[in-house]
Amino acid sequence: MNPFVDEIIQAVVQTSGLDEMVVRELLAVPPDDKLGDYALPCFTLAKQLRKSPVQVADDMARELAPLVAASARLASVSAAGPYVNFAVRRAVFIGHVLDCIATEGPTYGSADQGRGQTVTIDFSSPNTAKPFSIAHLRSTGIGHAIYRIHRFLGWTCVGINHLGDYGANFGQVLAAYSKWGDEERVRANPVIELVTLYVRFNEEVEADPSLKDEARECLRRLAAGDEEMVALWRWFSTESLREAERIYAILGITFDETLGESHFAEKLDEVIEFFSSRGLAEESEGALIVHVAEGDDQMAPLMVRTTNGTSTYHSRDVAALLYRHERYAFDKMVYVTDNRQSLHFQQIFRALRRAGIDWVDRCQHAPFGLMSFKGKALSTRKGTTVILEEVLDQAITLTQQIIAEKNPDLPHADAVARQVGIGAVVFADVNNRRTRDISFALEDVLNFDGETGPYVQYTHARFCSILRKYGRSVDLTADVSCLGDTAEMRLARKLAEFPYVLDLSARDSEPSYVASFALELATAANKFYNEVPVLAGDDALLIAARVRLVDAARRTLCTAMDLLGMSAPEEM
RNA sequence: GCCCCUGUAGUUAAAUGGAUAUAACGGAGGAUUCCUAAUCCUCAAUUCUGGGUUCAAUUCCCGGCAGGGGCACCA
Repeated sequence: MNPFVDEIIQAVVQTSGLDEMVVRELLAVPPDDKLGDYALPCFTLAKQLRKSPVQVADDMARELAPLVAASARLASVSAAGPYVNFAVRRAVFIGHVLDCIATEGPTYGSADQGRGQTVTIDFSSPNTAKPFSIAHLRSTGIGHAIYRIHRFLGWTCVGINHLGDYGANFGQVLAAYSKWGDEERVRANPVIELVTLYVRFNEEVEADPSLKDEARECLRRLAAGDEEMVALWRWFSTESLREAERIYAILGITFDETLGESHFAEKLDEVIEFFSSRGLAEESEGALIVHVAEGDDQMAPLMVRTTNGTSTYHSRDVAALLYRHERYAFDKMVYVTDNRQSLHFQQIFRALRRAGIDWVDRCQHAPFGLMSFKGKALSTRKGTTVILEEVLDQAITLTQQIIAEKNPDLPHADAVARQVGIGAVVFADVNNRRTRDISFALEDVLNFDGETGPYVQYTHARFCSILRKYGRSVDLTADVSCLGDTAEMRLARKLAEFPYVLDLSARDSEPSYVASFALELATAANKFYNEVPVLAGDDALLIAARVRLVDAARRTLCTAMDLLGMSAPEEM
């Protein structure tokens, strides 16, 4: 795939007689680019040859020297302690990278990992009757990025919004509304009023545990098709979804399927039949369960049906999974939910495996850490929450102020402020590795210096600015053999990493790899910007060559941001 | 009690088992007759602990400690 790596491997194989795969495995990148572009550690080889690694490296460098000297791609080989370091011919390397980008255009980096395959991604999935908080951004932002990255790699993607519109806490909202609700007020301000009722319910239930029974009763009536409850349910669901869709519109997110848990509550009988017919369901303490413990572990069983005869989170998710497989015949299914649900998914996957479903191995839980605020967990129930839309508004307002100060003549300032403000919030989220718990700090999200979304966007805008000043169209065939400065090489090397980063990011369902890459690329680009005056001087050939590099970097930054769900303004 | 995740500069984070552990924020100082200073440059500071595997461990394994989460009628 990388002809420079291939050539080094061939040369090493020829001189050492080592296996090609072994060499490929061993080949690494030196920690400092002054040492070279690729490195071969000689420790394993030293053991085989019963010589010191330093000696082996020295010998090998000498033996490789003639091959390297005759090479069109390699510039030098040298031993440095126990390592053999290779340097490539910079101009040739840069030319190769730029040619790839010129040939592939906007699809640069995409390869064909997902060709002919379908992935279903369950993400966002907010709970009805709760405001869209900053914590919901985790599943929404990560899931959306996973979706876009897969689609870019050729997968057919099905984005599923599995609404939490059913279950016990919904019963609580119904009960609270029945007791204290005011139709006028809910109509005027649905989600705020409903969450207020929900919080009140949870306060009062401390003193009066019988409220729990009322909530259960409301849920039972809903399940039984009671007209009043169904009407309320429909009303609350509609209002909540409308709220969520406002957020999705701001973030530019769409789903291919939006179905609530309620939809799958109706399939309880099918799920019972599914497990019963395979002899896996059994009565226990009045409920219907499936044992999933394996070996010595004591994993709790999966509950299919409660004592009251209602469906459970488990049974609804099993129904949803069976339905999705039947409908989409997915090759991969990714659940983007927080890691509190790890056990839940383990139980489901085990139960299905016990039921003889082999495709369950294609399902994965991509968990993410919890978000806390000022050291405390965000809890809708306790009324401690940070509304996402308010954070987005603040970020946009701040951006407007910064633009007014730094670039008052900017055209379309308001539109850019939106792109940058939203980009800052989205990037701050998606830049964290999934599994880490996050302490949400507004001041950090609203700081646009350093490793942030606006930093990446700013870099892109500066490069666009160079191209505007250049005033001509970029000559994608321009000769770049005059390039080779350290700053130019660093930038090109970063660009060359992009396909590899994307491949790994999709495999691990880890968008933060792309975010880190975008930051590294932006850093390399900014150093280049500061060190190399692209348009200065009157060497037209040199300028045309550097413009190609600028254009390639700009495009790749743009693609990376797009995959993360951010806009890439051309001016800011 | 059992299970899952996480312990790295003051803070937030990086490091396919490889060379001197890398950045950013915050702090201090500096760079703009030159393509956008939301940038760049300089300075200080870090692997929780005890073992093990290995030529080599932040990384893998075992024990401990610390934090977060979960463990059938919440989702």
